[in-house]
Amino acid sequence: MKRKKAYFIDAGYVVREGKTYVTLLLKGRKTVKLYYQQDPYFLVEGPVERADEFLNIETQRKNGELTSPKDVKIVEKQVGLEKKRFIKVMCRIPADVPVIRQAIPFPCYEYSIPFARRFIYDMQISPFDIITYEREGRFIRKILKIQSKEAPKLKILAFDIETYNPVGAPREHKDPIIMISYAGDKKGVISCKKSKNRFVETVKDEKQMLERFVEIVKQENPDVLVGYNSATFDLPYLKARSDVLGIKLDLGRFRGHLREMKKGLIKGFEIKGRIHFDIYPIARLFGFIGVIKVQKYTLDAVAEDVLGKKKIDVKKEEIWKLWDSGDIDKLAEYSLVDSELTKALGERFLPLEVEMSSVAKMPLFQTSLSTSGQLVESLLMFHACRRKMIIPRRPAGESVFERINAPIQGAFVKLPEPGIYENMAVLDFRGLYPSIIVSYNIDPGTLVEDGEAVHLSPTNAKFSEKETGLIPEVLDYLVDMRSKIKGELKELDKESEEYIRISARSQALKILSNSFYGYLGYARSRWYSRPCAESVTAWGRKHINETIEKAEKQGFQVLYADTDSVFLIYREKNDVLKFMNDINNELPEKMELELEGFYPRGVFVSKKGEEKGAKKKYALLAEDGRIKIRGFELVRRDWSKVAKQTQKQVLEAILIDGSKEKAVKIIREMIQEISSGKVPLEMLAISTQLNKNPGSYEVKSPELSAAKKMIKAGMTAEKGSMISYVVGKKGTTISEKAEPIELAKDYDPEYYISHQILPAVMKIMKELGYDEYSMRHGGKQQSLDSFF
DNA sequence: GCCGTAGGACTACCA
DNA sequence: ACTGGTAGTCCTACGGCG
Repeated sequence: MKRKKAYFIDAGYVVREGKTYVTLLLKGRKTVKLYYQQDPYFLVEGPVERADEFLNIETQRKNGELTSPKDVKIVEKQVGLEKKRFIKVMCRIPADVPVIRQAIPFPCYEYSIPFARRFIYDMQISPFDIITYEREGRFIRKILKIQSKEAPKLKILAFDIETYNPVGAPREHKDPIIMISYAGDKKGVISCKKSKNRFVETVKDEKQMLERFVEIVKQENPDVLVGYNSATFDLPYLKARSDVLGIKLDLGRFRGHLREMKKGLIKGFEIKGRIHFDIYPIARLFGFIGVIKVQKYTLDAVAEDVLGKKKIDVKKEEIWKLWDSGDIDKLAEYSLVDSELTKALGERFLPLEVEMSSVAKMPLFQTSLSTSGQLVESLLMFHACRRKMIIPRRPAGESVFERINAPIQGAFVKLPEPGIYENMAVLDFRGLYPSIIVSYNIDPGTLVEDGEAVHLSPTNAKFSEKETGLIPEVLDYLVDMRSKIKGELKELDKESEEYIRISARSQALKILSNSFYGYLGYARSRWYSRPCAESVTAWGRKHINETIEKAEKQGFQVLYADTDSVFLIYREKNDVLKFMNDINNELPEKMELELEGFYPRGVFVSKKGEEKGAKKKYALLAEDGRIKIRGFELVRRDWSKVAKQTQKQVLEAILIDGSKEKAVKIIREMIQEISSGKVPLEMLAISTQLNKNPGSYEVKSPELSAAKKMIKAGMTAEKGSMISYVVGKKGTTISEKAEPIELAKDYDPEYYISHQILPAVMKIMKELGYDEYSMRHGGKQQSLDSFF
């Protein structure tokens, strides 16, 4: 028997002659697919001594065939703090698990774990580990050794298709694909029209174009096929056209097949033997967790934000015109740039996804379609398996509903006193919630009714100290690993591959660690625990409030606090450092208060129409001259550029120049400019996302009305669309006046002055003693002592 | 029927 | 389809007034 070594890339399974085999995609000198026989199973909490009787159970598969358990075993598993014996029911094929389980009148566990992932958890392998195995033909007889090493270099090929559709959206059965571009080691465009561009390869017809594309994929033989929105557009379209033209779209390795699938709410398109990597859902997740910040999730917007590069400007409606004109040079270039941008985004996001996959123990393709909650869940399942703990079941529908309807109390936010301040220090708790979970051993399994040596939470929940809980243990490991890695990072050249990989790992660890608290309080979580989640936030509130009290006792003025941060006014920087030290000496070992920064100047504003300060809204001038802005309209995408730009300039005038006169001048000039009617419409557009389909709204709104106008004009506006509209002159209500930017002809100056510019700047100018009238009409400053 | 406003729907932000 | 806390806009329903 041959002994071999290779990177473990992906797992799937096949059923052959009634037996189940895990398929392993392995990357060594060559990339191979090998088989490993393993039976699916689930666990039963029932009469262990009569386990053999389970073998007599006979039940029907979906197709009517009869089946029964293949074998039963007795296994010991931990439940909470005790050990219990379970019956392990071995099945013949994965599809038997749900049917046999339903025939068993006892509580069952671990019956809804995808088989390939079950293999990863049982073998304790991470994606991209190196395994040593004994091979006999196409079969793995034994897996001998598992080593974690850096992930292998994965080869990428990006692609993009263009379709011919003179009306509306392309129709698969009718509208042909006119171009396919790709970018890997080689790049190019395949088309059936001629172009002067060297990179365009001309073929006879659409059928040849598809065949040529398949050929190129085979030649390049990428590990990862990258597209943008390719799971819901390019690949299904390619598949449909192939069917129409009667050819096989053989994009996979080893006669791999294609399959549309769904993971949660996210659609995927599986290419067996390769990893299909759709940038779109990944960009959505990264937007959600704050890795990137974009206005909308188009290739153009994401590429600009992430790479600082834009697409070639060709509108979707123009594609068929360019094609018909016969001169396809520009179109080919456009298509190629799309593939190149997609490739660059793939290269940018792949390292992070690879690390997330390896940390969370979830194959890369599935990782790319996962939410952070699913990744945390996978990681916990892996370690529960290692610790021989029973994996909790997913909650039933009713309990999900109950959980959603009983939210837990969250963080504390201190009300700021509006004003302009100098010499501020911001301190924050590093990884507050993770450090609380670790310090107090918060876990559903360590929760006890009473007993000695317990951590008593402010909500009176008790957590045993006897054994480290699953969640605190895993979290501590992640946090520890991250701090080690951060040390290594300092030694490395920022341009090196090593640095990119390790910083991706650090980021993956951070994302995962920060998701644990949310996961504890997530209604669909397997490890949901109300007392645990409540205790985390309660301890958080306790720590931040105690910090505020102690700061005040030491004579600091505490301006503001939110969740894990405090804003102080100081006289000497040393006082702050000393205070921080004092606090840290009293904190549990894993918790730490850090200096976020010193800020020479900062501004807090009041809530609209009230004297009270506004929370989550402030601007700080850092020592290096940069301005840190939170919550203001200028960081929101649903305000017009004019308003945001004016507000930004006003804040800069006040914080950097310390000149309110300059601020006044900026505002007056902008009001003038708007009144003149000369402001370009794109400066006035307000962008809002539709989170529902246009038909399902209860109330009218400007964005909805604009969306309806778009639909009427033949454009698409649906759930998820970003609607950009300008408030025009025609109509009475704002909704009536709202025109989609694509159709807008004019704008209403009065609206922009009193609904955009003034609300955005008045909350700041009010702190300087100006009122709205004086801003509009050039009156004098009102009372109040001058600040500067 | 008009006016002003409280409250709800909705979005996007902070941590 | 990870959590809760928060500001703010626009619309709508409602009550007071005449």
